[in-house]
Amino acid sequence: MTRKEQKEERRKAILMTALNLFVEKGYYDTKITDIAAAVPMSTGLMFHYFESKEVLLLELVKMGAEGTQALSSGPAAQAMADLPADQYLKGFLQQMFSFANEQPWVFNMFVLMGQVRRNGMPEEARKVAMAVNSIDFTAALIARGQMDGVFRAGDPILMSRCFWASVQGIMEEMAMDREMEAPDPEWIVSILKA
Amino acid sequence: MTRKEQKEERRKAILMTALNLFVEKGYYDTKITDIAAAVPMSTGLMFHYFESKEVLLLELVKMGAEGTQALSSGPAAQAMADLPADQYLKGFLQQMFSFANEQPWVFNMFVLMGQVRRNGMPEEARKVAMAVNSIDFTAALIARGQMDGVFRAGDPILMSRCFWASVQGIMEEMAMDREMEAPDPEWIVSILKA
DNA sequence: TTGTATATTGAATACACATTCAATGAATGA
DNA sequence: TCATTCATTGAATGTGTATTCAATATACAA
Repeated sequence: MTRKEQKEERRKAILMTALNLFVEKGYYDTKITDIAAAVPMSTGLMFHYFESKEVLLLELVKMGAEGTQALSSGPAAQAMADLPADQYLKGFLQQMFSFANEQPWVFNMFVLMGQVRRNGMPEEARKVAMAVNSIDFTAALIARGQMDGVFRAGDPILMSRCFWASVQGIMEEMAMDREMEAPDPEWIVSILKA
Repeated sequence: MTRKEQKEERRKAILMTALNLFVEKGYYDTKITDIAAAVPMSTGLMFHYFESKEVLLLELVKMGAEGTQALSSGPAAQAMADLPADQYLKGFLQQMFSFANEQPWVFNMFVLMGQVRRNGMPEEARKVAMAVNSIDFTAALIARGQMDGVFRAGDPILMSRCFWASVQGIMEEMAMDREMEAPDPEWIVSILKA
C-alpha cells in the first residue's frame, strides 16, 4: 500500500470517527482531542490530515451531499424509473432503509445533514448542505402520480417537501434509537396517496 | 407594575430573544453578547436575570416541555377526546398548525426541542427534552383506531413514533421557511390510515 | 429626605480549546 | 549507508467568549 493510500485510509477513519462523535455529542461539544483520542491519534496529528475542525465538517457534508445525489440518481434509482410513481417511491425508501441498515453511518449522515441545515453551523458547510435538493425531482414524480390518479391532489412542491420532511424526521428517529424497526415504506408514501 | 412583575417581563423578553437566536444561529453560535445586544441590554445584566447561558437554555426547554404537555392534554385536546381516532389526530394537527401560525415562537420551540434532543447540548437540557413523551398517549389512540378499523395494522408504538417523527420533520421544515404553507393534516394522518 | 435594595454598565478575568510548533521517529529511495 | 521526506507527538500559544466585579444610577420604603 502506497503512502498516499495509507493517508487516504487514515483520513477516512478520521472522518467516520468524527461523524460518529458529531452526531452523538454534537459538533461543538466534540473537541478535536475527543476525535483524536477516538481514532486514536495525537491531537497535533489531526492537523496533518485536516487543516481545521471546520474543514473536517465540510468534507463530511460534501460526502453527504454526494451520497444524496447518488441515492436519487444512481443505478438503483434508474432501474425503477418507469414504475408507477408510488411504486417508485416505495422501492426507493425500501432501498434506503436496507442500505442504511447495512451501513449505519448513513443514519448518522442524515442526522448530520439535518443539523447542518437547521442549526447554526459553519457557513460553508451550511451552504453545501442546503444545495442538496431532492424536492424538485420528487415533485415532478408526484405530479406524474397525480396524472395517473395514484396520488392525491395538492401542490406537488408542498407535497414533496412534506414527504422529505417526514423521511428526514423518521431517519433521525431511527438514528437516535438503532433498535427501532424501519417503518413500512407504504406508511410514508401514504402521505401522498389518493 | 411591581418590581417582581417587571423582572418577570424582562426574563420573558430575554427568553424569547434567546429562542429566536438559538434557532436562527444555533445555541453555540449565539453569544451571550448577541442576546444582550438583541434584547437590548448590557452583557453583565444578563447574569442578573439568568445565572448562565446553560440555565437560560434549560428554562426554554422546560417551557417547551410544558407546552407539549399542555398541547396534548389541555382543554382543546379534551374537547375532542371522544371523536374517532383519526378525526382526533386531524383536529389536533389542525389546532397545532393554526396555533403556531399565530404564535410563531411555537415553531422555534419545536426546532429547539428537536435540536436539544438530538444534538449534543448541555446534559441537563437534554434530559428534560427527552422526558417529554407524546408517543405512548398517541400509541393508545392508534390502538383504539385499529380496533375501530380506521387505522392500518402495525405496532402502535412504532406507528406513533413515525407519526411524531413526521410531524417533527414537517414543523422543522416550516420553521425554516415561514412562507411554507401548512400541509393538510389529512396527509399526515394518512400514515396511519387503513 | 435618607437609606437600602435593585438595576445597570462595561471593562477585567479566567478558562477552555483550536491551532501551532519544535523535536523525534519511521519509512523510502539513491 | 545516508539523506530526505513524511508521520507523529505533546506541550506551548493565542483567541474567543462566558462570567465576574467594582462602580454608578435608579427606584422604593420609612
